[in-house]
Amino acid sequence: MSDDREAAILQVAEDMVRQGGYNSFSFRNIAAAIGIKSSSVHYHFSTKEDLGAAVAKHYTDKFIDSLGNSDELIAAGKDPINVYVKGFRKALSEDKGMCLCGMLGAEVEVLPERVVAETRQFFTRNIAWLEKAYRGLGHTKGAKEKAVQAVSLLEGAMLTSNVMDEMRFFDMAAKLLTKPAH
Amino acid sequence: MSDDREAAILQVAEDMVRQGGYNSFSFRNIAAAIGIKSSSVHYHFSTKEDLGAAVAKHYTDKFIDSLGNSDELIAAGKDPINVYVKGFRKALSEDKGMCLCGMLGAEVEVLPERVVAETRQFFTRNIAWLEKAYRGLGHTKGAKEKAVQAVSLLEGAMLTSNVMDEMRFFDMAAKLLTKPAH
DNA sequence: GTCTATAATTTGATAGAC
DNA sequence: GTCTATCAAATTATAGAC
Repeated sequence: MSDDREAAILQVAEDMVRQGGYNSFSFRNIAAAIGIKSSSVHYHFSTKEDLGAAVAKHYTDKFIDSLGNSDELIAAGKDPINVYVKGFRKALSEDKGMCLCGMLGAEVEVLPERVVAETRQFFTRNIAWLEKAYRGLGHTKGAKEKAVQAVSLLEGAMLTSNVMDEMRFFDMAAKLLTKPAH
Repeated sequence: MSDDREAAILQVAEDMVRQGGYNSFSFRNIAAAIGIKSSSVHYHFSTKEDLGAAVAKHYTDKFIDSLGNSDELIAAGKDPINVYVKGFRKALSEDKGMCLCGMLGAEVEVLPERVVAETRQFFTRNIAWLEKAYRGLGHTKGAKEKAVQAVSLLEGAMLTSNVMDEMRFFDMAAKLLTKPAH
């Protein structure tokens, strides 16, 4: 039952962080949500830093995996940038709340060391995925710059949409990526 | 000494929220930072919700004021969009930390009612300023959409730059606004 | 693996003296 | 306006029984 428990803990913690940030989840609240006691949560993740870092890593792995391989996407006739935008949109609409690492990224100055490291990994790996995708599309020139623009725009689009509580703000913002000004 | 004190409290609270969010400032920490006791802070702002809302409103007023009038900027031969980008860049470089309302915006789901309302006002007023600026520049067509794109991109650029702890990420992202793809 | 019990700290807020 | 003193609640974390 250990693996299931840890998965449940990670899931509940993710939801809580995405709604209110690192200080918004507690061992007691997580325990209550899955029907155990806080000391049992400590058995699986000994400190809050451990749990926070695990949540961030799990979220990043899951998100990057869901994108797939950009070369294969291109070979299949799909635009990887559209796939990437849909990945963010799905995170905003299906699950509720911010991007987990967008949330943690804002709070970076008060987070424990290893949580910061994992949060940074999300951005590093996303930029790498996008850079490869842009190169695959023939944008050999400013691929890194385009990648930083894309992840920044979509994180900001989630933020604006989260504040205003209307998905259409996300869609309005995302158009800058799919239909650039001319 | 009342007005000075309230200004000092607002300033310290702003710094703390911008580093770690709403749960990252406390009456005791603010009091200690300016050399008084927490009960004295309660004298000026009776509840945390009061103080949080006041901080958000003060920040928004200050930021919008600093932009000036977009029509006058255009008349003076200045590009209001560049002025807007510089406003965000200054907030990131001079003061350290995130945009206050970008931070609060991420946490909106766990914030008290009136803090949410003030945070939303920041976005509403920023989008209105940008929309007017784009119209003034002759973009009568999708001015609202362009406004949402601009504020989203720059909030996201601050976020990415904050996580990676390097200003150049902000500059890379901001180029999407000033030098759009073609 | 999960529990009870508890320690040590921090939190928002209030009462009342000066 | 600021202070001391205090409260009730919540927090991370640990010890030890089962």
